[in-house]
Amino acid sequence: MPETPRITESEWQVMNVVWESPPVTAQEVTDALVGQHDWSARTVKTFLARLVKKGVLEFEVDGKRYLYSPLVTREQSLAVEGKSMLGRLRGAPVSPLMAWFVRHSPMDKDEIEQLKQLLDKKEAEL
Amino acid sequence: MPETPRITESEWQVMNVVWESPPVTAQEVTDALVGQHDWSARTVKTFLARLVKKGVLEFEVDGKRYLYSPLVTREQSLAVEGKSMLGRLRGAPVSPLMAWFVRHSPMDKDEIEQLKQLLDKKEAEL
DNA sequence: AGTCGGCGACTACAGTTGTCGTCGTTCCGC
DNA sequence: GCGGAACGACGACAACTGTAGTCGCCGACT
Repeated sequence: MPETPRITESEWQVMNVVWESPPVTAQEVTDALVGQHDWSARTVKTFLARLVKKGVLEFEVDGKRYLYSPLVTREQSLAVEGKSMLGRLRGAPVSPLMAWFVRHSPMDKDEIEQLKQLLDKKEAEL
Repeated sequence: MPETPRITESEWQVMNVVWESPPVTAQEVTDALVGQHDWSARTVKTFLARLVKKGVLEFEVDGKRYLYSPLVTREQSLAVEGKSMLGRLRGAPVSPLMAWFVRHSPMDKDEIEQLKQLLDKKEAEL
């Protein structure tokens, strides 16, 4: 089980773009992010390089540019964040956090239904 | 809205102890944590000092010792973490993360029921 | 009264993160 | 073939984190 590396908040921004439509060039990532964040193109490059070093991105050479692709899925990275959360809570109940999410993040009907089903299933297993 | 400071994973461990039964002495925190984590007592002291500096802990002097109390609630800190998560996801759906929590963290019947109710309420608001 | 054990203050130091700048190279257009 | 624009490599640097050592002080024990 190769442990998936931790990625930082800024790095997530980059990964989000890559996950959306791999493979992508640095240019595309930069275009997508500069504007939302107040970053220079250099900053984005740095993140890309770090992500490659961390082993969550790979690239293939295309002429003078690189085409970046993810080596981990968003789900894997989500799981890493989830574990980190559980580590913080250290046994305290997770439900207050989930309640916060329910209240503060947008969800559509399908998502809600699926979560309810999952909860039902978990309840049944108790 | 005084912004609640960000606290790190290690600092959470300390805060967990403080939240549990304030006010606490450094000694108590240390006793609770050394053993779980492979930390020296000095390390715990450092975290306590940093948390005071960050403004999430305060202390009153009791003889030669300090009695530490929280200045922010666990809920406030949870909200900070929640926001950070939403920042990472940048618009992507939160439900996969919540699904991960449902699957990987222990919850009792009451928690499950409450979450389902919250979800119902949210669904009704759509 | 002298000492010692514990306490907080201060210091340290390497690794990570956020944010870029510079440099040499390389492809594209002329 | 040549000049310039664009690209990645490498370097930089301050702030934050993880992890801990040392110092001076003060109260308890002898």
